[in-house]
Amino acid sequence: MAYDHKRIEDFWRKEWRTRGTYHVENDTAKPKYYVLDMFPYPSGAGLHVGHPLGYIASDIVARFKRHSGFNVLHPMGYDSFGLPAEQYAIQTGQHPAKTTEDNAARYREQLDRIGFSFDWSREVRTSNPDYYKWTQWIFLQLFNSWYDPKADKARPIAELIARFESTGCQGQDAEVLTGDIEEAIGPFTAAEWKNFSERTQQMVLQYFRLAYLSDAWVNWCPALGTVLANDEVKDGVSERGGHPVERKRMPQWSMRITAYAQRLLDGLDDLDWTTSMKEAQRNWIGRSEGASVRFGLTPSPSPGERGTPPADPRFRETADPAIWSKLDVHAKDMRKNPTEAEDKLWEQIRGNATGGRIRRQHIIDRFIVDFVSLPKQLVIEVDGDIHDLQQEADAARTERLKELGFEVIRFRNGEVLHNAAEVRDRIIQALNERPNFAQRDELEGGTEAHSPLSPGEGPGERSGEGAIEVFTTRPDTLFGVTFLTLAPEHELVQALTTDAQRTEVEAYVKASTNRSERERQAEVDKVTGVFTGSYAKHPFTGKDIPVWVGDYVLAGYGTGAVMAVPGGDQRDWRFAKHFGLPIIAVTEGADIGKSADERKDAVICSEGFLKGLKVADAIPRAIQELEKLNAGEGRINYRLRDAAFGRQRYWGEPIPIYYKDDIPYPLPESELPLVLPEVDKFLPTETGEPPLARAKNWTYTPKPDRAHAPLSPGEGTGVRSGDAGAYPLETTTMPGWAGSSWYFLRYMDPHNEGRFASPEAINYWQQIDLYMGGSEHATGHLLYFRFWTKFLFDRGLIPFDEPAKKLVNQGMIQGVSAIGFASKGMTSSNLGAVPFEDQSDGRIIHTIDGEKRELPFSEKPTRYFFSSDVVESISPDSNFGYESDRTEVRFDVSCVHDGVLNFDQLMARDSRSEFTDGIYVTWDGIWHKGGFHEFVNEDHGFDKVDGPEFTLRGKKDFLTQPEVEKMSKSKFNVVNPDDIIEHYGADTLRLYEMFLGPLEQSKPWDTHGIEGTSRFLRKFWNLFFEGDILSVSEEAPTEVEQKVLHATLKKVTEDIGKMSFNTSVAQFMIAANELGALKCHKRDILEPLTIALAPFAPHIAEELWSLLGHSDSITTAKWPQWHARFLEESIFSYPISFNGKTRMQLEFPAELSKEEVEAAVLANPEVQQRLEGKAPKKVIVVPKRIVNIVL
RNA sequence: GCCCGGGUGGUGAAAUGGUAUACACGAGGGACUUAAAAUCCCUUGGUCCGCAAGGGCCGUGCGGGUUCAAGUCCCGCCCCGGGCACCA
Repeated sequence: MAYDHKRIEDFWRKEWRTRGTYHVENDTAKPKYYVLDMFPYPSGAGLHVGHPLGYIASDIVARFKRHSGFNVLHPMGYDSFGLPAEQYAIQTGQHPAKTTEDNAARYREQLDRIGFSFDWSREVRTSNPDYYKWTQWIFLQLFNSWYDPKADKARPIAELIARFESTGCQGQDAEVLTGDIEEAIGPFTAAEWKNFSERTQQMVLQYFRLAYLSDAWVNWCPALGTVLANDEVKDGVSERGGHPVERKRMPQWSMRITAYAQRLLDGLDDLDWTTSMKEAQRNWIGRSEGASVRFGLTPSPSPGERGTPPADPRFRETADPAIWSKLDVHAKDMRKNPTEAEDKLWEQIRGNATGGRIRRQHIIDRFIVDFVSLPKQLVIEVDGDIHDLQQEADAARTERLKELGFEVIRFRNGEVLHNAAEVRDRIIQALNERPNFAQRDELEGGTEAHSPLSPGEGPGERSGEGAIEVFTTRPDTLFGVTFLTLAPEHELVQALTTDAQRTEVEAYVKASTNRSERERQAEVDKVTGVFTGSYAKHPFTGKDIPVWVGDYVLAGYGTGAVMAVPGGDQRDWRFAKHFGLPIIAVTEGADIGKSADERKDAVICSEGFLKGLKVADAIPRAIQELEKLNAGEGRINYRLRDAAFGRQRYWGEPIPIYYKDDIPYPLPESELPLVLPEVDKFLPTETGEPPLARAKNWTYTPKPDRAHAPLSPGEGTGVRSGDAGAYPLETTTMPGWAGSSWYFLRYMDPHNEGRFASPEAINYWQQIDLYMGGSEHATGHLLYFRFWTKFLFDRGLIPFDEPAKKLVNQGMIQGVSAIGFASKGMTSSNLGAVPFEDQSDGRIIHTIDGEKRELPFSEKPTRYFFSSDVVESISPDSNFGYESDRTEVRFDVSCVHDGVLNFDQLMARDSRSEFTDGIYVTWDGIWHKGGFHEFVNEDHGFDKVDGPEFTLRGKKDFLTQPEVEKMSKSKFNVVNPDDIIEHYGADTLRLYEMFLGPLEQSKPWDTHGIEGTSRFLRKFWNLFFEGDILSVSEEAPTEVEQKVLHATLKKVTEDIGKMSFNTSVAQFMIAANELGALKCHKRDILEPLTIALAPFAPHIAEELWSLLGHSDSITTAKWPQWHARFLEESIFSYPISFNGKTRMQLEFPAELSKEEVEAAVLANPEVQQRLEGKAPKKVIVVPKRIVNIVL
């Protein structure tokens, strides 16, 4: 009987499903094994042959473990929240839930066809409310936790509050990793804590929560209308779509992953992950050891710096809480659309121009004032014409403001427009006349007024008072410091700038903040900077050190300031060289005229206590001295930043937070899941708010009577009545990585309604034993995954703090694109759109005869593929003129065979319009106008050329060039597994994907090679048949047959352990070839071999198993053991080498000793002949391996 | 620049310091067949000598080294892929 893959695979797919063959129970006496694949985002393009590679490998392991007596959890699901479905929704209006549903169904169909042993009853989808209820729940746990640095773990926020209530916060608890409580509010006693308003208390707590709201610098992507996490940005553009990204400061939900930096680093040591994976994580975390050093400030040259007695945080609560949020929307709006006069004045008084900070459109009580200095309690109003009509109202307003202690000064529109500078001076004068009502006006670092609940997290906020604090990894080079450099965003820049330097500094700061990340990166080689005019004191020498501003210093790392050691740091050296600053040698033997000496094994040559010490010894010594002087201390810095958690998008988990008086409060657990509301459009609102702001009644009304009642059916909807006590809900949603940060736990107990997973299930399944997925998740998913796991561990919710013991990254299967070339200046995307007339450089075609001919365009040709530039460079000998500027056009690879395009197939498959009408030029320089098919097809092609006559010559085939690159729909190089399965069967596909090469390696897909594995399966099948008749004999196997079997079992068993599947498949082929040659049809050989093959090719194995007379599934069969006794050789054929070069083979009994072999070899006449009578210098015999004779 | 991988036939690739190129594709030749498909068999790293049987030399990116023996270990380069990157 012929091997009929279709019949067999269809049958067993159905059979497995009806029998529930792959259903997994939680409670068994068997040992567990957890094999997990990174779940896919179900994209509209479906699977290509690259996707299943890892799934096949993990499926083999899962099946192998099952045969080996383990209870194996091998689930699959969908990471179903994400941008593409939302983008599609924006374009078409189709709800992302529908798109996701359709795509997932298609994925399921494709996955099923490949024969995976997934237990689909455990499927999870991150966009399913039953699932994201628990994502939200975990968010609430994070919100309600803080990181205790002493216990080095997360604890409930309630414990922190209790601590504040009993002992306050005197600084020792304040070692939080982002935002420094000392800076924000200073130490407070228990009594003070109790006196704080709720708002202040909540603000303080934001500094500690693991999920927190703050004003933060974010990666804002205008094209996507959302913020992105650091790992979602590559080279200054968004990883998805490649849109530009800018730095922007805005209120933002973040995850305090930095609290876990050290543990994320330490945890790597015990994991069985590849070194490159671990290194990528280590790089990302970026720990560096060094010191923080404080350079004292000489008295401030600017009126901006004042004394800093403790702040009264309540001072900032200037708005009437009841209507704050409503007013804030207006205030924001007004800030965005200022009047001309307001704008003009703002230019004059913004920043530190008046010597203190002015806020605009700030809310005081029930009013939005134009400008205000809070410390001086001075309101500045600019009256437009409209004010004339409402003087009465203004009077009342002024009255009320005066009651609150504010002075109001008014200017007329005209005054400002006419002479803004004068108005500014009058404001400065008025300010100087006012006493300082609050000494500290900075509780947040933004330049706009906003919610008082925005703890600052800006550069430099950790700087000590009256000092510039820097971080350095080389405190040993302190004596080489010749200047300090501040990032342009550093908060002290304004204060330190002297009047003489002000214009220059402000221009510089403005210019560098306006530059996008991308521009900055592009101009990395440019040295720019400006002197502030101020000096700081060197902690050791007491010398004055000039303070500069330079954008080579990053605001976000360390303190946003560096001590520049041009003798020891190349960047500082370049800066010094450029601005003519002194360069002092810090190390012996340095040639500082040419470059800085960055050697870490050098000896310090600076005069003083470090002289003569090696770098390694000088570093601790310098730190010691700094500590003595209280001018610094040892410090560890991490590159890792807190992760932006809010997304201004629709298709994500709603963040379960509501706002009362602008304070974020967690929704009670009983309100979960907070279901995504319906919206009319999936776009931001006209005022720029996220799509959820479009939802009707997106508010929450607490129901005190039912606060503790269990969730009843129908509840938990986000749509709530808009009654008076309704509070607005958070409108940003969670990022894509939220749902994928804990999904492995849900598979353990996917239908649990009362908990994310039962403790029993978690205790049984524990960690992932084998995690399979792409290496591109090294710094994103895998870091967050580990972070959440550690957090859940800290809070006692799970008994382990790493999710995956072993991680294997499958390589990428690349596509082979078929490429043709179009003219310079055109891209494949605009190719179809450019009218020919507009392409001035496309008009002339140069033929290989060297003639130039003008193309006729009486018939308005619109498109072309090969134009003058390409053709011009073609000569008969040149390789088609590759080097010229060109634009690549990719043809659907399924229409290309051996590089030759089959146009009939192309016409049938590819509807791109440029194929129907255009101008085409071949490799040989022959051009043609008309439909692509007319051109390419020999049968009715070239004859149809009209216009000036051209000689036809050379190849008539339309040749393409192959190029190996990422397999993707947009490159037209996708190979669909469905087509392969249709033709060859799923088992062949599985075997072939494994046979391609080592799992972790990237390799191009080449469908040709599949014949080999297809042939193998037919050979294997035929071992069970003689002609058309099933023929399996019960005869006892011979020694040779046993040897083939056991060698195969040994190799395959060992190779699965090593994840070396390509060599396993090769071994199966060897076995089939040898048994075929032996005409072996014996059950004792074929049955164990079938079990061994089952993980790789489950359908055919199951079929043969049933043909062998078994009624239960082969998945229940015990893995066959190999026995060494069948592999023992009685005769070993020794390779005999002379001076390491093999020259002959000699057979000896395997049990012969070293000496016996040596004697026998030397006695051999052929050997004697080679020795030519001379005695060998040395004879090395490695029993059962080799003999080497040294002459 | 720093940190990880990797470089072996025409191609995908094998090889605990021990016969380099297993297995497969492709190519060439042959058998079966009216023919085709399918199947099976042989050859297939380069080069030189030989009518042939057979034999010599060279070969795992380049140059050194360790060793009886190196694709494998060590040192120094070159190239390719990936990660990080004015991170102080």
